[in-house]
Amino acid sequence: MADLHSVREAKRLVSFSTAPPRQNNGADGLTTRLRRAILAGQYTFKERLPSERQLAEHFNTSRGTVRKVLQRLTTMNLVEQRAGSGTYVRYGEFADRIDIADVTSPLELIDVRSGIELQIVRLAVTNATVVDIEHMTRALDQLEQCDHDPERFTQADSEFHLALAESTHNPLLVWLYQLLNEVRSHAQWRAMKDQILTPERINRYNRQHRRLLAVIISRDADGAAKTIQQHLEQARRDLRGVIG
Amino acid sequence: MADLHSVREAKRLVSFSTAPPRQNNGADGLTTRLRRAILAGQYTFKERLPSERQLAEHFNTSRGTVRKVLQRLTTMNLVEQRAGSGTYVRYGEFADRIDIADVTSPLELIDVRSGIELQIVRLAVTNATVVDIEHMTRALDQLEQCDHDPERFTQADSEFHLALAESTHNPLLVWLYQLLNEVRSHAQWRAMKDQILTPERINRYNRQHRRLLAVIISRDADGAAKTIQQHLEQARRDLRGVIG
DNA sequence: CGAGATGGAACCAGATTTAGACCAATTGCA
DNA sequence: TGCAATTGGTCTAAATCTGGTTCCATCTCG
Repeated sequence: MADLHSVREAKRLVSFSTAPPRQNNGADGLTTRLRRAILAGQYTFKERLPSERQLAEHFNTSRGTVRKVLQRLTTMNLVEQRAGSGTYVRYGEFADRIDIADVTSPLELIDVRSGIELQIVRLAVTNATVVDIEHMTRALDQLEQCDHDPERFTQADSEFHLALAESTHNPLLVWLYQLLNEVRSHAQWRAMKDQILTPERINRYNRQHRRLLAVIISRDADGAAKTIQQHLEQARRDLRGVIG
Repeated sequence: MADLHSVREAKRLVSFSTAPPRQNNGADGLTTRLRRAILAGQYTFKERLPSERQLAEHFNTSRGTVRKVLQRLTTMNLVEQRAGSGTYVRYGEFADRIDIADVTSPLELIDVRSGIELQIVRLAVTNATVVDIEHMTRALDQLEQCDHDPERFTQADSEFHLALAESTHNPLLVWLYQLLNEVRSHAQWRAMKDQILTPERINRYNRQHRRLLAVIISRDADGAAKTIQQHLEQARRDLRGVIG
């Protein structure tokens, strides 16, 4: 608490001292501004933004600079340029994490998880440290203690899988997995959860989890891959059974 | 991690500020002020701060003093100066949770791509329609026409892989791939691109692309998986060659 | 007084921006 | 259909801006 206080204090001191000027022009600044505008949805999907010459005049800069900025946005896949036609926003089809959940079916999610999690266990086998394994073990212990409550099981399950992802020591992979988790926990799926997670299925999942941890500890790459594939295949079957 | 750092830093700053009154105009005082501003996140990671002449005018001091201050900040690794370009903030890479690109190494990205793209080609083999294949073929044709310009190659390459992702008809997978693309095209990597993408390597990549498309057309799942793995393994080797 | 810090100016080399011109593709209108 | 305007694509030369460096006068303080 004292630390929090200090931080706030320090920030207050800074804001009191004469604020150094901030720079917003130039290609860098303009890139940031346009990027933010697009990401914020100020220009919607497939909308044509003003011509390069108009943008140049509006931002009080030259067309060359605008072109440089648009090229960067193009390589970021945020924007698409068509000669003789214009510059079109390419981002925002699934602008929001929430939106993507709406257009994604549970089966499609499993398809994606298959790819990600297979890679996760592969890397976990080679990269997991003793501390990581302790971490996973603890999560798994907790997971096995809630074999009757779907809500808690879901929570503990994502906890375990997150520990698994973290054991790869690849921040990007962890980040992606968290994104997927957000999609997974979207409202659309809540209802389905109770149908799928019968005590019997929870027990089977837990057996698979325990086996997965074992093969990771024994550094058995092929076994780990096989186990996670079986696990997801099981989930896929269960899902199909519920959907019909 | 950023928080720990900031807290400790802030504590130190605060305890300093309660020390005997110090001057705010000299190089020492200015160093402290700018340092605080950067540590407090008033300038974000990789942001360009005002030119030495502007800073001098704003702080009502001389350029020489500003230069001395910036040199200190440089040796503190808070700031980086590029002749002819500007002074850029080097601190705070962990401050922005969104910019995962800043904490991800190219090799880690390849690890993640391996998982995603392997799944992409698997699904592409089973789900790609004739229209999708036409789409990919067109992208590949364009890709092979820019075997000398790294900038254009990168652009066309992500175009091809995007067409590949879209052929899975899995919106979540496409969305994830676009996220990865954004990371890939982040500023940090632009410099590396020119080193890696020699004409020879571009040609080799294109041969692999062509082969990948062929096995997808022939619906050869195992061949497709093998091809994309080789492709990414090649990229990994090339990257290692440049880094190490 | 003297040493060190500061201010101010000039110049350099390289990076970036600017301001054009012209081309090719696309679009809209007559 | 065909013309004309508009758009992005490309290129170039000049201007501007940036940090890197040097020199010297001035100021501060022991």
